Amino acid sequence: MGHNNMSTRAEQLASDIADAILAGVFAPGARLDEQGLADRYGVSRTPVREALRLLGHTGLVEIRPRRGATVAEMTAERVDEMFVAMGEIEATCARLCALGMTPIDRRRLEALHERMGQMVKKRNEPDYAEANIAFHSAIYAGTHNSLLIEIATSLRRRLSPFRRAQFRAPGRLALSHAEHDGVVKAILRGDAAEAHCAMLRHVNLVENAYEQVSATATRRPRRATK
Amino acid sequence: MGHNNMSTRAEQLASDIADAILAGVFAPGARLDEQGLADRYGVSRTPVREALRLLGHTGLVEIRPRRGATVAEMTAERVDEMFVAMGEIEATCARLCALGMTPIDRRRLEALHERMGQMVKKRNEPDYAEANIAFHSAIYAGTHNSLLIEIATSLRRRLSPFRRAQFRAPGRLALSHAEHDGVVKAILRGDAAEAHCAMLRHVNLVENAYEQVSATATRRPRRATK
DNA sequence: ATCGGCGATATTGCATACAATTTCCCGGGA
DNA sequence: TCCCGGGAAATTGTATGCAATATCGCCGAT
Repeated sequence: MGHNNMSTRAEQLASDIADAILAGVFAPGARLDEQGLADRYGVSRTPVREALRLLGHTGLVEIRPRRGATVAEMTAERVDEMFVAMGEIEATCARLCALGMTPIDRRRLEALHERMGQMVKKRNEPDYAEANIAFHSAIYAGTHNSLLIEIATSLRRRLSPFRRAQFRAPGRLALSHAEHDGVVKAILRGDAAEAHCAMLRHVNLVENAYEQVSATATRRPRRATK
Repeated sequence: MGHNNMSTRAEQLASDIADAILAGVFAPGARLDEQGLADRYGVSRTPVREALRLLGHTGLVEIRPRRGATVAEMTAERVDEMFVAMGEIEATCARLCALGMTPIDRRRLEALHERMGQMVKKRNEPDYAEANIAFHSAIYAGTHNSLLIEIATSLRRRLSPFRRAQFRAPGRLALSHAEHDGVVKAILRGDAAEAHCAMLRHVNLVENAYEQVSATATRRPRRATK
């Protein structure tokens, strides 16, 4: 998943263990005992401990003092909550973009949006998926608020396992771009309220299109957020 | 600062070191070497390391791999960013309260707000300050979103050192309550947009009333957010 | 005099050993 | 049968020792 430095063994381990969890090697709720992981990865307990703490902060594992670490159980309710929070954060970012994006920011966002339009015409799903990440990152960056950028980026990573197959359905590509269009237009014209609203609609639709990976309970429809 | 369990030495240390930093024992930018802290607090390097990682996640110290830990330098810009983020998060919480608070939640919020009105009449600043925390916590809880609750609570803790002397000025108590009134009324009537807006105004005023503790550069006025 | 390489020193990262706490199992009693 | 207490085993928390890397100062060259 390599966006990390991997400079220390603990970080490598954290990444490896995270991959293993997402790959289903360690089931949700499973106990992660330090010695076992140390043996498995051929290191001592010390870096394993650090890795587990790191993962504890990302929410992937739950750590209770003196009672060990377990793979965090992602209930449907919990995933719901994360999507709601993500939506609100992204909407907030869009709002701040409308209020404070520099002219350069705006031109870049517009150019990216334009390019994504071409991809839609060519039905180029892989490139669009990649550009989509860049698009949302640009919205985060447009806030010029490193804390919000950090929160949004981290949340996005945490939710990535639940975002499979977004653009596979036939009309999804064009629909996504149309929603983006509403967001971009509102931002460019400095309409904070509409930017917020448009982004919220966008991410809620994304959410409704997701399918859960873990075999937990089926989801019920959520209330509309106005 | 005791909201922690203090069950392990690392947690105690994290709390102690945090207090020391906030008390100015360790100046911003100062190096925090593990052995030195271990000697100082009479423990070994291991729990010190864990404590430093914990503090790294709260933002109080900066950790660079193989290059040690230093007390995070809180520039005026950084504090600004944190207040902006806090404002947006709280406004979002208020919005979600307006949309999804249960009748019980609403009654409790109203009752608390009412009690705070009494405190204003009696000029009871200490109780009001305490109730104010409960008020904002109630807004977080009203989202019924544990992730947002966690984010908001953690941010509030991080900002607490920069929130000294909020209610000392003569009119502040009544003013705060009046702003709360706008928020509460909007929430109770289910007006999401107005709840968002009112809360944003409220926290922005709080921000403008803060005085920075660390002796960094003087602040400039920030742009209006609408 | 300044800059750049090189070696000593200090500090972090990792491994191992020990202590403290929890967990689990088993036996006894109601 | 179920509940409860006690003790052994397992696991986490802490201390210490060793290895790897960064930092700092010295010396020589330009």
